Amino acid sequence: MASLPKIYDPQEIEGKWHQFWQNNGFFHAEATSDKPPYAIVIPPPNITGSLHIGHALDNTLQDCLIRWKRMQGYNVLWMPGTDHAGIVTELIMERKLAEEGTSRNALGREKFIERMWQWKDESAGYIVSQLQKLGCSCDWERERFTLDEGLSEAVRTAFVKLYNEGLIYRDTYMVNWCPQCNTAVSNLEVEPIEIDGNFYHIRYPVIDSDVMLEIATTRPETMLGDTAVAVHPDDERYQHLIGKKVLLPLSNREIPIIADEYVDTEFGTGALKVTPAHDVNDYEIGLRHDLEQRTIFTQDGYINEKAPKKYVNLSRWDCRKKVVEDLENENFLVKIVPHRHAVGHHDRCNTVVEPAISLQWFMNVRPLAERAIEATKKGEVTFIPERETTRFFHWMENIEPWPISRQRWWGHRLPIWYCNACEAVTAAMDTPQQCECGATDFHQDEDVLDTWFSSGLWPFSTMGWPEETDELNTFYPTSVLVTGWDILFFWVARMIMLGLGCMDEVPFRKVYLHGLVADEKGQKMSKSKGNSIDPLETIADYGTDAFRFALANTSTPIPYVPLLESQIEAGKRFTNKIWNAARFILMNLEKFPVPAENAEMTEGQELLEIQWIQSRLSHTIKTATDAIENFRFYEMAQTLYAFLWHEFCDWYLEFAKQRLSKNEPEALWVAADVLEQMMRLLHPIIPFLTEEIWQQLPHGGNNPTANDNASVTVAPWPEPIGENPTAEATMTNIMEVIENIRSIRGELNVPIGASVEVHIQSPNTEDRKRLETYLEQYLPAFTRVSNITIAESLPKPSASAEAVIGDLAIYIPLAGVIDFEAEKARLTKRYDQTVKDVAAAQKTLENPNFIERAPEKVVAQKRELLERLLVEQEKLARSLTMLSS
RNA sequence: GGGCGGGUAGCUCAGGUGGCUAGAGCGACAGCCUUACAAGCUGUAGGUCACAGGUUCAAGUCCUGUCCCGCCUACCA
Repeated sequence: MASLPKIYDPQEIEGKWHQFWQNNGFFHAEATSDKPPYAIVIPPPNITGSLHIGHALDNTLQDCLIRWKRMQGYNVLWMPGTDHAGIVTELIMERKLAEEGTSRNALGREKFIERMWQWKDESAGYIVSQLQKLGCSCDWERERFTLDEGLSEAVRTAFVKLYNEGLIYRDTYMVNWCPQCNTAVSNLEVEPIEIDGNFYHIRYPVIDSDVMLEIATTRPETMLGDTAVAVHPDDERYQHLIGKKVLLPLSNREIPIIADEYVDTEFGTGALKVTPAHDVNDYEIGLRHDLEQRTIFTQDGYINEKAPKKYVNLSRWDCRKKVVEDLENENFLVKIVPHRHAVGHHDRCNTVVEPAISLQWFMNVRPLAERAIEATKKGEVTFIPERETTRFFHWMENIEPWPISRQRWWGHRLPIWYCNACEAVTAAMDTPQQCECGATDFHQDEDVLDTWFSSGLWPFSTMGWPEETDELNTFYPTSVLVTGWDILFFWVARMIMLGLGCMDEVPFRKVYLHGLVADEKGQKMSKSKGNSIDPLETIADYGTDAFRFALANTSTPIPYVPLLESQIEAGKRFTNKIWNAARFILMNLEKFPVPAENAEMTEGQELLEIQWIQSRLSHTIKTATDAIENFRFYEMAQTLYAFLWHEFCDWYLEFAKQRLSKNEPEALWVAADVLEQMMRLLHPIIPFLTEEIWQQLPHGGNNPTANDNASVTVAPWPEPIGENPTAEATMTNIMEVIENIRSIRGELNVPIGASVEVHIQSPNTEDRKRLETYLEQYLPAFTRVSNITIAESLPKPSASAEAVIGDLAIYIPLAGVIDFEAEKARLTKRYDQTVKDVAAAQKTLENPNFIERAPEKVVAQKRELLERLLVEQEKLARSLTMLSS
């Protein structure tokens, strides 16, 4: 220990502790226990490579809660795992395959899945090691994966159950289709992006008339699939045309003019081309009027043979160009008007999605959504921040059927079998033996489930459901879910619904939705934007602890939390500060070891600085605990930071030094005790360094149980022992005096080496007594003084600087050193400020209503303030007059 | 179109139920290698709390309106 380096090197320290914790089983949760349970399931990271900044924040906050509760004596479970993540992971693999010169289709389903599992093994291992590097105290023995055997059984069980309850069904309906991924996707996976497009005004000639009906569209190519033109039934402009037909340009098909209330007479030309196969609204209109659904696109977004020959095999975009060109040539195009509008893109591959009619599996989520709303209203789940509840309700109240089948390979195959003989549909855990028709041959549905289906079961599938396990009994519903607000609908809402559907109970009691990490401009950090901070690089540069501190310290409850490099630096400086405070204490403890018995320590309890620091610590414990209890991580971090740095280091350790110079070790021993408690308080945020220091500090003292604990990880969470307002008030006075003396020295440039005399005039006997007792003890620790005089009344020495604190005056004779102009300026500034403050206080007190209606306490405080200010004002005025003469 | 969040020091942000003279970190300026820490210490400067009204004895905090910024949501072709 003798040679602790001056600069804290996180790389030296952080590496060794994870293994130590792991070997001692501190993170392991008991399936049955007398302790109260506390459980969090990790939002399983996608196996798509490395951890990003969002994971770092999310998991840091979870680890803070978990470590805190563990120290509080709970039976803590943090369930870890990863998510197969369906399409995203497939896309990554497809990119790899392309680099290798092959493709998904070339490999075939079986080989492709094999490659995916290889990838999973690498990626999941890498992610776990990164989480461990971040200090995450998950119960790693329980690690799960959404596609592993147990979870797959849970998925099949849930599916079959919901199918049997009639909530899962197959239907032909209009869905969002991704021509790139060749699959249906849900509304949530479609991201509307504003683009600059055009309004194409096109003339449709009305048959048996010389009238041209003008329509406007943003997607002219879809006119190849038009099967009607619609106008509003009350639109006088078009009344006479309803029931007639138009000749569809380019296709030369006759299509009817129909009347439908959906049409907005104000918008465009008031006439709407109807393409039931390629637009959601047109689809609805088509159903109402029994129109043909003319699909003109292939699944990958090319024109099929339902369109006129010349367009077949063109891409969507080429077709649009060609159609516009032809319309212009044939004089059907009226005009092109620029028009900005939102176009849906697949959030995974960024391709423009195509509304398409398709046979898919759906889940009717409405009944479960209603239960979820009810449960939330009853307080079975609460959202933090509260505003998220509104968003949740709004989504739930307007929820639509969830298309759950994906025409992909990587995922849970639907547990649906079709009879080869009669096509009867069976939902079952395994291949059925025999169909009702007597046949015994079946084929399983080719599709896989939306990846969110399996993650929706995560809180109970990871605990062994559908078996009735001890884990479920002990930990379900879990205590809290921590995740970003951006996946409230994708994931949180579905977990609540599926939890109610499968377990008859919500999956968690609280949902803490934190902000998304952003850069200094408030832009969300993302790899694609290139504004992202890489957690691993950051950890390498600053250390995990510093990084975690910065994350906790910036995590305010706003939607986008900016994380600045400078804040991570601040974190690093803080860890260094802690390191050095510990160094100081440990070095001195070698000279003055803490006595085995506490008896000798009681003697020191009389010391004001000890009473003060213990009171402040007590206050800090209370504030920090309250903060984390309410998910105010930033407040917890800031409270601990401010106390440790600005009270403990800046003041208390200076007091302790002073005592040590007189061979009085009590204050040091208390410093060691305070630091030990601080290590416990900081441990949830700063796990590694606090363990390192805690191991070296004596932790028997006032914490008798700690001797049995081998780690701060399982040391008890500190309890406040009570505050001492008298000691705090006295100390505040002393500090004020010291600060004023420092201020004079600083502003008048008195060299640090120069000793000064301090004359203090104080009319109050009590104050004088206190100052006499403490000032001589403390002052030398903070500034160089040659002599301190304290008296009821004192003449102001000529050529002296002055400070005023209420009725107390401090004079520092500076003959030969003082710059009278500078002193005058200094006092004038203070005087001006005091005059302002006096005026404000007077104004309030002169209002009779204030005296009458404000609480007595507030009035008394104001009076006291004014009194003090008036005294200060008078003193300053007198001194200024003297200076001027 | 609806809804939500934000506008406080040069920058990034705190300021639960209205009440101490509006705070922190970073940055700026000045001075210090004071025997834990120069990744440090000390001091200083810097804010009509977006704007306009209102409620109140009292408003950064509550209400109304306005202006910006951001986000979520919606089928306007």
